Amino acid sequence: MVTDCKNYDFRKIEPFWQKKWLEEKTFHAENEGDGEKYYVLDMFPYPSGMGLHIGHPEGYTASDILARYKWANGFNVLHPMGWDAFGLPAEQHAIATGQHPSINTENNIQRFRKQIQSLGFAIDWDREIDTTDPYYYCWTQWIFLQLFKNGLAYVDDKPVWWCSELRSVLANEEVINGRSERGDFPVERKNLRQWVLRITKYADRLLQGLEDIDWPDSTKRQQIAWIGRSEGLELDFEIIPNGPKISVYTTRPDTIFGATFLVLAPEHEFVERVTTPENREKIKEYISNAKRKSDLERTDLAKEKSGVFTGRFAKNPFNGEPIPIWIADYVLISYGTGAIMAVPAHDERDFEFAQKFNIPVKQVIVSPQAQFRTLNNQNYRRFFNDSIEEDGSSESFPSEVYESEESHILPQAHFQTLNAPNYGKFFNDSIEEGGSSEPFLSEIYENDGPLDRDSEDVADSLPFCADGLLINSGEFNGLTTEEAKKQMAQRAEQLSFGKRAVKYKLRDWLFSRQRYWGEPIPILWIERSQYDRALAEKNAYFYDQIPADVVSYVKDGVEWCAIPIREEQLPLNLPETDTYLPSDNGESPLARMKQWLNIFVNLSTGDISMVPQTGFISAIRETNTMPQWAGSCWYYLRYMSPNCEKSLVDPRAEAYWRSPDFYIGGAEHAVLHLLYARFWHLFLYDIGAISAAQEPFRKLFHQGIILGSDGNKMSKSRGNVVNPDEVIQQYGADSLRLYEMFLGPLDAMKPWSMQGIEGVYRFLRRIWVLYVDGEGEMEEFLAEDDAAVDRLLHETIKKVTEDIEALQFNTAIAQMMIFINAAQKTGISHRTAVIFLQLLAPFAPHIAEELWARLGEAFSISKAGWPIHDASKLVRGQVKVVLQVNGKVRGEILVDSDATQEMIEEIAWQQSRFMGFLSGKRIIKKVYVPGKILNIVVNF
RNA sequence: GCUCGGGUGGUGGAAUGGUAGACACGCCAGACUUAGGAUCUGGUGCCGCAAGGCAUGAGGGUUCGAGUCCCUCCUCGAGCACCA
Repeated sequence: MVTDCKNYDFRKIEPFWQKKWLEEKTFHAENEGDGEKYYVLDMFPYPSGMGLHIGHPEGYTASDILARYKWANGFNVLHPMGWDAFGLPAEQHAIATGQHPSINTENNIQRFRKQIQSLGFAIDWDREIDTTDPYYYCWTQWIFLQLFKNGLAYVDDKPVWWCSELRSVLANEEVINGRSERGDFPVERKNLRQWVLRITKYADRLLQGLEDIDWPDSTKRQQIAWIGRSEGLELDFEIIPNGPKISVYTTRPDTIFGATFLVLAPEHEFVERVTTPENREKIKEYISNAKRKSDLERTDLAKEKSGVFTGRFAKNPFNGEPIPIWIADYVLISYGTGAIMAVPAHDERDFEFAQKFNIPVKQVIVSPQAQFRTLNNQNYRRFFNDSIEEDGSSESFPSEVYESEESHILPQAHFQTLNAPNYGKFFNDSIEEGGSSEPFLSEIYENDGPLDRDSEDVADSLPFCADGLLINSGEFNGLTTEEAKKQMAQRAEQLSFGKRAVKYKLRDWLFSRQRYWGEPIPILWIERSQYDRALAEKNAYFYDQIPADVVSYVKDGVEWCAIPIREEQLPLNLPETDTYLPSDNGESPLARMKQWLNIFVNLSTGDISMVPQTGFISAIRETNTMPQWAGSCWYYLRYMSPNCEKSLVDPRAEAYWRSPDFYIGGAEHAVLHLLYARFWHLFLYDIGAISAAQEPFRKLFHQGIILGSDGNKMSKSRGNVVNPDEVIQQYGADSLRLYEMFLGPLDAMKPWSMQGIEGVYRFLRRIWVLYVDGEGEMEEFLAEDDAAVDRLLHETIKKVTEDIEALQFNTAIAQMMIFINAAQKTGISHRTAVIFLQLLAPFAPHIAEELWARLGEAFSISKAGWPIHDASKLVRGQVKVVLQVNGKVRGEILVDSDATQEMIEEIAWQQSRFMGFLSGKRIIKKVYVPGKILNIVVNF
């Protein structure tokens, strides 16, 4: 059954097949199967009121091509779609209209579903999920309870980012340069009680896990930077005389002999104690100034350092030297120990500070290249000979730094560019066994003057922050940075004035939001005395559901303790209300709903009552909700068994699908979603909720952004927004899909062009005309293909297959265009017509399915197998060999593909034009690249 | 400032160290047409009548041969930004 179109009427063809795929559940995946499984995942969309953006189909088409390609290859493919539907816009709509956000959300989902379906994706719609569906967020809440139970969710009263515009707190990751990621509103620091997830406990595993997953480098780098692991030393500096010890953290203990002052953050606990009476006033003022500055100002004013001297000194544990203690706000209380040893010679910030306050700068590290940098041709050889021992070894250049694998170029070029890790290699490579140095021609070794290694010429410019060799560092002199770090750590630990330490930039994840439209946190608060009593009597229903350390906070002199809602009571539904606006004091709208808020709980059963009852005590509900990231942290698991009622994922389904084989989505989620989801996945793995894989996304890809035709980001205000519905109406879904893939490399930023889409539309129409005549009847196909077309077909099979595997869809489409251009001229056989459609189907499934059916083939082309190229058909009888003289093209000849170099030369000598370039010249060399190039090198 | 990733015709973009510009858009010419913003055919990097020369951000280097490898600089984009 096909449509009745005579021409390429995509408006009929596309809905026809979309309906059929839906009705027949063509792309339904079973949780078992004969074929190998393949799980293709798109980052699910937030169903905004704006409808589908033209950028959405880019990633979705890419994943759809893969899905259909894998179906054709006999895989059991899971390609699902769902909705990340909690979020701010729906809530703001609710605030504005007074209408429950679920209504608006549902409308948006309907629209998105319809739009996505109109693109003909091979999606299993039976597995559609919605994060705002209580049957879904039930399990989001369940995961939270497990985090709570395992001590990974706790409340904290530390300063958090507060955005008064959004009336909500934000996670560190959601704050960019002192403004909210969403909406770009200003944020400020505020002390609020908040739920926090202990993601820092997973810092090391989140780092290690990156090593063997196939992700874009930039995304890996971003996560590595965000986790910010550093190894260093915590060192004790004793306050003189006999004061307490200030612990500082440093990653550069090798520079400690250059420490000329010590800095405490203004919030450091020792500030009071170290300040001498005459400095007290000054310090007080400085601290209150620092406090007034927002974090934004503190970082914004980074150019100009500020600080005050405390009047006191501390003793350098390595050399006993007294160094002044300063207070300065360029040191952050939130990292390390909140105190640093400052080494101005080897740290830019310390240098800047020292310059401003006239503190001595003492160089203790020299760069080996400092000497190279200034050596001229006459001197460098001398320098070498002076440095190299008789046995060829080189004292100043320890072999440890001989690491990289570069080959050498010109000696001089090397000097300009060698960095510390490479210079040793250069030496070792250059020096012969006898101590001589071949690459350094003796002609340039002329100057007999003494080599002045101490002259100012060779000095490093300060601050010098790279690795190097130690000077002015007592017994550590001459060591490399690397070796010195080791030895100094050992020394510090032996004499117990320091210890090795690992620090992270990653902070715990601020997990609560003061919003209505989010998952309620399934926690109750009861008074400490009740909590303790229930535990002592061992009848608490939550006995084995709470962390080892009580989670509590104190308000108005009462300590409240967190207990979980019984798992069987999940989902904890959002209570109905008609006021969605958060209060401006940092409380969620839920806090206003007194009836819902104040309840009674039976501590032995976990039962909840709205009214007082015997055996029930009063409790308060947690009123914060979860951030939008919560639902997207585990949705890929829910797709595996979307209706499972017993657990978040059916263990059998999870064991079968394991984790997505391919994940595609925007690069804007590089740290947020992708870090949070990895954290939850590791946790779920640890508690045995899942078992198949420790990393959720083994292969990740970011599609690029599609810009407006003016090269700018699409935006309403610029008026360069392209509406996918209109494009589909005008050119069809196949054209849209094809065009977005043809635009350029998948990961590149590309400007949209309405003229460009005409090209792929013509391509599809030419295909139609090749198959169908003006009456809607199939064309008469050739009995046999032209040999060249046959070869081209096999080249096309090969190219399209390889390009799909490599995600190079633009060149795959170009190859299909080449094929059609040729086929149009000669005509094709029925067999070839069938094969070409199979190649086309993942890209333009509607027209392919239609023509497939018209050829009399069985539904559906997407399951009809994938053609394999015949290598023997690719062999050409004759090949073109390009003739070059000194690398310039001077002709070409057609020869048998098995021709030898001699035979080719013989033919070449007969080419008059070519010979013209050779006459009167002496042939120095002949370079023959088999079947491609004959290059004759001549002299004049 | 630091770290990455780019820079190729009028445009989007192709090119395992081996004929730079595939494919497409646009443009030019022609055909069919009452008509063409439909379709088809041919042409199209720049200079030059041609022979030929010049061309992948600029400059240098390695190589028989460089868009591709190395160095310096310019420039655009992304990320990070007092994390000691």
